[in-house]
Amino acid sequence: MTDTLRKYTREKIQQKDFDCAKEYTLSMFSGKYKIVIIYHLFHDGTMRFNAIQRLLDDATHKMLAQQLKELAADGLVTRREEMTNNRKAVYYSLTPTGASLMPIIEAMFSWGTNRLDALQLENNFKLQ
Amino acid sequence: MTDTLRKYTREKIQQKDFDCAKEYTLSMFSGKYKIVIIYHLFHDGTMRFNAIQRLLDDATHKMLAQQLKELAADGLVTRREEMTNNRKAVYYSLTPTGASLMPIIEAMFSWGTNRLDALQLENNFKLQ
DNA sequence: CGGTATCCTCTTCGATACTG
DNA sequence: CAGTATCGAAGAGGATACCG
Repeated sequence: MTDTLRKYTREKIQQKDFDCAKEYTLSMFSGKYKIVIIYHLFHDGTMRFNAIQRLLDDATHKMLAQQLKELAADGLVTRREEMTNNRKAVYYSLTPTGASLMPIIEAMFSWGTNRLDALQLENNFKLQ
Repeated sequence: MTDTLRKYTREKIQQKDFDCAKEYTLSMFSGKYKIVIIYHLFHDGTMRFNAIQRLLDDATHKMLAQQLKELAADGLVTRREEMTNNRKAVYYSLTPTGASLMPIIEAMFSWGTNRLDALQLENNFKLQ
C-alpha cells in the first residue's frame, strides 16, 4: 500500500482535507529504500545516483530512480544536474525538510534496536 | 511493500541479522490502518473488534482482522476472548510495547502537521 | 460476533532494453 | 551516467460466503 498511501494523502490534501498528518508523514518515508536513502544523505552528504545505488546493492536501477523522483517531488531531496565534458552527473542532497525527518528515523532506529534486544533476551530465557 | 517489508525483516532477524532496526520499526506500523489502530487503542483503551471497525469506517472486515492478527503477533496488541451466553466478544488492547511506539507516532503527527502548514503558506504566497 | 477461505482485480516491482 | 518504457510475475486488498 506504500504508494497507494502516498496517492491517498496527496489527494486528501488537495481536497483541503488535512486530517491525515501522521499518514502523510508515513507516506514520506515508507517507499522502498527511502529511509536508507535519507539516512545516508544525512550522514554522508551529497551523493551521485550511482554512489547511492552502490550503497543499496540490492536496489534496482528503476526502483531507485523512482524513489528519488518521489523524494524530490515531496521536497525532501534536491536534484542537481551537471555536465562535464559530455558526461552527465546528477547529485542528490537532503533538503532541510528532509533532514527534519531524521529525529523520527533515529527514534525508529533506537526503538527497533531496543525491541530486538528485548526479543533476544526472551528467546534466551526460553532456550534455557 | 508493506507486508513484504514485514516478512523481509522477520526473515533477516531469524537469520540473526539484526542490521535492520529502522526497517523493523517501520514494519511494525506500516500496515493498513495500523497507526490509527494503535492511536485509538492508546487514547480510548480496550476495544472490541466491532468498535474498532466502526472507528475505521472504510476498513473491510478482512483487512482489519488481518492487521489485528499481525499486531498481536508482533506483541503490540493483546487479544482477549470472552464468552457471554453463547456470544463471543473479543477485546483488543495495547501492550506496553505497543504503547512505547506512541512517541514516534506523535512525532509523525506533529511533523506532518507542521509540514502541511508550511506547504499551505507556500501556496498562499504563490496565489498572491 | 469475530475469523478465515476463495476469487478476482489492481498495483508493485524486477528484468530487460532503449534513449540522451 | 541517469532516466524511462515495456512486460511479466508476485503481492495487496476488496467482495462475498461460510464456520465457530
